[in-house]
Amino acid sequence: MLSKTCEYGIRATIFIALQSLMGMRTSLKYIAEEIDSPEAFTAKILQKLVRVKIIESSKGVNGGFNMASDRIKSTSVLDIVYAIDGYDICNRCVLGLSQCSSNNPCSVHHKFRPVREDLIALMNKTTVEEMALGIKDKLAILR
Amino acid sequence: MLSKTCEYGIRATIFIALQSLMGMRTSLKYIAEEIDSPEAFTAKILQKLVRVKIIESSKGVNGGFNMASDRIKSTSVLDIVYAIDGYDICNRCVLGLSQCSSNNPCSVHHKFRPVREDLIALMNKTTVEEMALGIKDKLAILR
DNA sequence: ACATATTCGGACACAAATGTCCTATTTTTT
DNA sequence: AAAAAATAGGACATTTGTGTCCGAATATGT
Repeated sequence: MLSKTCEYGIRATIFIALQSLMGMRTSLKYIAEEIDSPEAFTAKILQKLVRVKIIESSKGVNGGFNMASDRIKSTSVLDIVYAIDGYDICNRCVLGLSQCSSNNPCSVHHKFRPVREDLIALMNKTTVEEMALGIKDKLAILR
Repeated sequence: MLSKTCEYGIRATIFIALQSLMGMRTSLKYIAEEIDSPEAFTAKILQKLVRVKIIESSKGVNGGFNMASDRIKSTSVLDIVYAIDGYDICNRCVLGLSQCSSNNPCSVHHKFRPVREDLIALMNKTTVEEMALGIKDKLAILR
């Protein structure tokens, strides 16, 4: 459903949020270990999330990544997906027809629209906070 | 949502079904033109669909592809997707967690299950016949 | 000031998906 | 029998997604 890049991005964000909730800043190295992702690749993904200000970074000794508490509350899965994969995911025709749209729908357009919309809505209302709190007890589950 | 390979496969199948409903067998060349897909690549995809007997092929002069009417009625989008991309699509965790399952769900597992199941159900009950009849008037829409 | 620890960012490397080419095989027509 | 028209299938090529490496920039502690 989502690209690996997105999956890493979401998992990393959840982990950073968890650490931030405990008042801690987290290094890339630690993040990659905990979410079981390739370190350098994860770095690229986190850069993107920093640019759109979903997370914050600081360089140097004791640097790392953290997430402001208002961002933890307000950021949705969809925000992360958009930041990483772009906005196109949702607009693609099921049959890959270039002409297909609401005006000029393919033969299954209307049937698939509700499912698609449900998915978008779900991603839009699922926040980082919710995901983080959902696993607060058992930290080691992000891998 | 679906791979390009699947999209080509579905569109080709719909076109073959349309032709078969009119009692005609269709050549690869014509199919690729009509659905706007790369010819040689489409050939590979059709081979897969022939192997699982969704469509039939015959070689030689006046050869080509056709679809039996019972297949047109009984084949679903899901059948085509399974034949081309395999059975794994549906079982992957949204967060890409290797451990995630019904027994040991991730923090969003239960939230996303209904949407996922709706999508599978929808693909399962959408038949080739339905898709073909949906565009019977305006043939040139499969591109 | 210097050494160290960290992110940033460009260039490169590998893998998987997508696409192409060429020959073999089969069937029909002449 | 030979030529032509079509699919079958292996090998190769290109593009995109995923992943690595290394030096630059920046912040902290000594």
